Amino acid sequence: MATGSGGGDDPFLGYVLDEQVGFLLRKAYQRHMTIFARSTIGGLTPTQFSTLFRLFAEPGPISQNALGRLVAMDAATTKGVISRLENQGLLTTQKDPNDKRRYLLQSTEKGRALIRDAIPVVKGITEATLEPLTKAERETFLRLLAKLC
Amino acid sequence: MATGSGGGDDPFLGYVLDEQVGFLLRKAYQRHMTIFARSTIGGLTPTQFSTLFRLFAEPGPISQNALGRLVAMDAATTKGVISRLENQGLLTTQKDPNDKRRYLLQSTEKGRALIRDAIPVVKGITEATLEPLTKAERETFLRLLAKLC
DNA sequence: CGAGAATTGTTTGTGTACAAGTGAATTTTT
DNA sequence: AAAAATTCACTTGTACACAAACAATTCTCG
Repeated sequence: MATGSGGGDDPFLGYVLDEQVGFLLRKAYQRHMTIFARSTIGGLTPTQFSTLFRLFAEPGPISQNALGRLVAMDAATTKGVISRLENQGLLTTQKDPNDKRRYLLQSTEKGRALIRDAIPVVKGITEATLEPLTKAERETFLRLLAKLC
Repeated sequence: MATGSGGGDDPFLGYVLDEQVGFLLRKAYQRHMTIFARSTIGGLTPTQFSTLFRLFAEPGPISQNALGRLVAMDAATTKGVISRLENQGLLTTQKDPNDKRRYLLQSTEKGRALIRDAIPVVKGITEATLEPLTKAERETFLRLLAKLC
């Protein structure tokens, strides 16, 4: 006698795509990016905002690759992100006199002003992303999520 | 009396990048992709695997866009993923006689064999991704994560 | 000091991901 | 049945993300 829609053994071997971490992480991040894109912070993407914020938070100048690592980007990705931020006049690059391989990055006043204005907006984005969870659930979720990084 | 490293008001207005959902989701998914890439399932990416698995799980033929929606991809992304799977001989496309706009997709025996072989591997990938969490934490995390999709 | 190792920034190529627009075909509405 | 709206597949352009390779520079260690 056939079982359910297939018959015999479970052809999917108990694998349910919609319950897999990877699939859910991808969908959750997609949803977050959609929320982010709706809010337009001077047209910045999540990655661009994170990068500019990290630079903003740095006490002094920092090299390109070093900044990229602080935002979890590889060197190739960093190159593109920095170029786009520089083209928008949000940061400046200058040769490091002490290490001729390096470019030192610094946020411009325009960049810093954008970050300051953006803080309340990105707080709202975080709130909107976590909206389906209760306050207690949010704490739990963020604590566990941080363990998976 | 100065507070912390700066003095006076908090210049970051209480915004800590490493505690934001978006930033953590991005990093967690990056980590998952790294684990996935290490395991090589016939060279498939997470998205390609999800797409082929969904097609595998479909009872009959399905159109390209419809399959894409089941995997949370837009039409443009779907086009590229399907092309690559087709080039590898993992699925076939044929014109729908009843709707001349549509291409009907079907997994090939090669595609189905790949999925069957891959199931234990992707189960290991899920396990490795969730490894930092206890069994109870995993259930909680997946339940909350699903709410954010 | 000098050879090998490591780091910095860059480029190229591949693979998602989305926006915006196209033309063909189908469905819905009137 | 004709008009309007929708759907399907596709294309172009932009933006991450990683692998792999490269030259220039700096560091390390014998």
